[in-house]
This record gives sequence, structure tokens and C-alpha cells, in this order.
Amino acid sequence: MNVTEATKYLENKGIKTTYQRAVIFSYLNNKKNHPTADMMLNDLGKKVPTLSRATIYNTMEFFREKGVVQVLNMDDGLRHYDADLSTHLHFHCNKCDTIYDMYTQLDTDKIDELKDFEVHNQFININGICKNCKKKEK
Amino acid sequence: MNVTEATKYLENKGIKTTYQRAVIFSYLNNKKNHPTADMMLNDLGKKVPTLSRATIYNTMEFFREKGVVQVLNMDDGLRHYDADLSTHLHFHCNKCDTIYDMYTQLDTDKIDELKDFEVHNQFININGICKNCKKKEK
DNA sequence: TTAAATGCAAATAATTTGCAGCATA
DNA sequence: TATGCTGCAAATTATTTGCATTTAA
Repeated sequence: MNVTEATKYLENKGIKTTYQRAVIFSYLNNKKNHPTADMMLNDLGKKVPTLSRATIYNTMEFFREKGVVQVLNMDDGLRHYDADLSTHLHFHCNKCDTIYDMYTQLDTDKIDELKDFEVHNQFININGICKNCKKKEK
Repeated sequence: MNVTEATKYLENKGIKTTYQRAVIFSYLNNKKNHPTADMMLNDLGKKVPTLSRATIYNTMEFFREKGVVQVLNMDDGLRHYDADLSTHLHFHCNKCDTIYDMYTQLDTDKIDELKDFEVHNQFININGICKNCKKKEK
């Protein structure tokens, strides 16, 4: 999804778009790397030199309110952002720090302890060693 | 578990103990409130007025290394600490901010996508509205 | 033209670090 | 006594905010 496509996508959702917003959304959607604000500034700063930290934070909060990105609190204590809103879990490799998306979720309807609770979201982080790093170990 | 019992518990695990460490561990173990460093300082400061933030952070890192507490990255972006090491999930009520422990977990052995991955830990956060707050709504 | 978004810089908040003094083995 | 812990203060890092300027409808 390039910048033009990102603009259309956002506008179709009734979300007011600017160049910065489209660039940021396009980046998030393409890279799927669950970046922090700092990572985004580093990468996008090459393309848009005046892009500021404040705009990234503002835009992420704006996108979150609009429901087009989710915020992940990962075990580095930092906020990571994700344009994939399907319910999925994240596997963090302790060796290479890659974050893998996996499309498994808890069936909260079937959990007794959640009876009479209203569930809005679930966030699942798993960590360990990924397939690639295990291969290299040998 | 009072301070004396906490001391014994930690020493049985070969962990060097001080008064501060025992007070902190006892607090965590009793209150089961998943506090942040700041919450601990507020509560424990009444009992141990000289207790410092640095000691709390140092102690939590020390306990984590020793494997007697786990760190939870909750959706407020803060680190919360938990002396309950059994694999369990956390439900955060968006109304009253209570964190509930629930003893359900993912059976990671049964997840295809995790084949050839080595799993160390899983962290599950669910949020929504708790039973009590739903009752009050009516 | 006007309301809202951006970008800079300063402010705040959480966490970490350096180091002097203190406590414990 | 020696090693390592504590507590203070300063430093660092992430995030937020205030405000002047720019942008887009």
C-alpha cells in the first residue's frame, strides 16, 4: 500500500488525511514491523526530513482513536504500533528481536472465569527463541 | 506472608535478603495488586520512610533475575510487578482499573504456527468491564 | 478564510545510574 | 573488615504539551 493508496484507504473510512498521516500509515501497513515511535522517526525521517516526533505520537493516538491501529505494550517497556487489527498474538524472539504475528487467539467465551465479564480486547505476547535462531544454534 | 516469613522464603531459595527486600516481597505477595514502582513507594513509604525509588527498581530487577517476580507490561505503559509466577492471565477493568488474575493459559504446544519455536513465557492481557462494574451499570 | 495539523522546543514522567554512606555476612 | 545494598540526586529516555507556523478544506 503506497501513499496514495493509504490516503484512499483512510478517506474511505472517513478519516481526514494529510501527507504525513498517509506516509505513516503506508509505512506501518507495509513493513509490519511493529515499530516504536523512534523507529518510525528514524525510517521515515529519510523520506520526510521535517517529520517530527510529536507528529508521530499525535498521529498514532489519532489512529488509535479512529480504530485503524492498535498499540502493543511489549516487554521492552515501549509502545509498538500495529496496523493489523485482526486479533492475533505476537511472538518476540529473545535472540533476534523479531516480532512474529500469529493468528491464534483465546476463545474468551469458553473461559469460566470470564463469565459476566465484558471482553473488549485481548493482547497475547509470547517470547522465546524463533525457528530461524534455533536453526543457527546448531 | 509477613516480613519474617518473606525473609525465610527468600533465603530458602538461596536469595540474599535485607530488610527492604523482605518488606517489598511481603507486600507484593500479600496485596496481589500488581503494583507499579510508584504504587509500592507510596504504600511502603508509610512503613519504611527512607525507602527510595532506586531501591524499589533495583530490587524488582534483582527479584526478576532470581525468578521470584514477573514483570507485566500493562496497557497503561507502566511496569507492574507480580509475585505470582504461575502462568495466568490478567484482566484489566477499564472502569475500576482492577486487575484480576485468571488461571487460564494458551496451550502453546498445540499451536501450529509455533512449531519449531521455543516458548519461554506467555503474557496475556484482556481488557473490558468486570463483573462488579457491569452490575453497577444496571 | 478558518479550523485543524505540523514541527519545534520545552516540560513531564518513568526508569536508570553514580556514588557516598551504611548494613550485613 | 569487606562486599554489596541503600538512598539521594543527577542523568537518561519515552512521551506529552504549548505555541507559532503551515496546511488543507
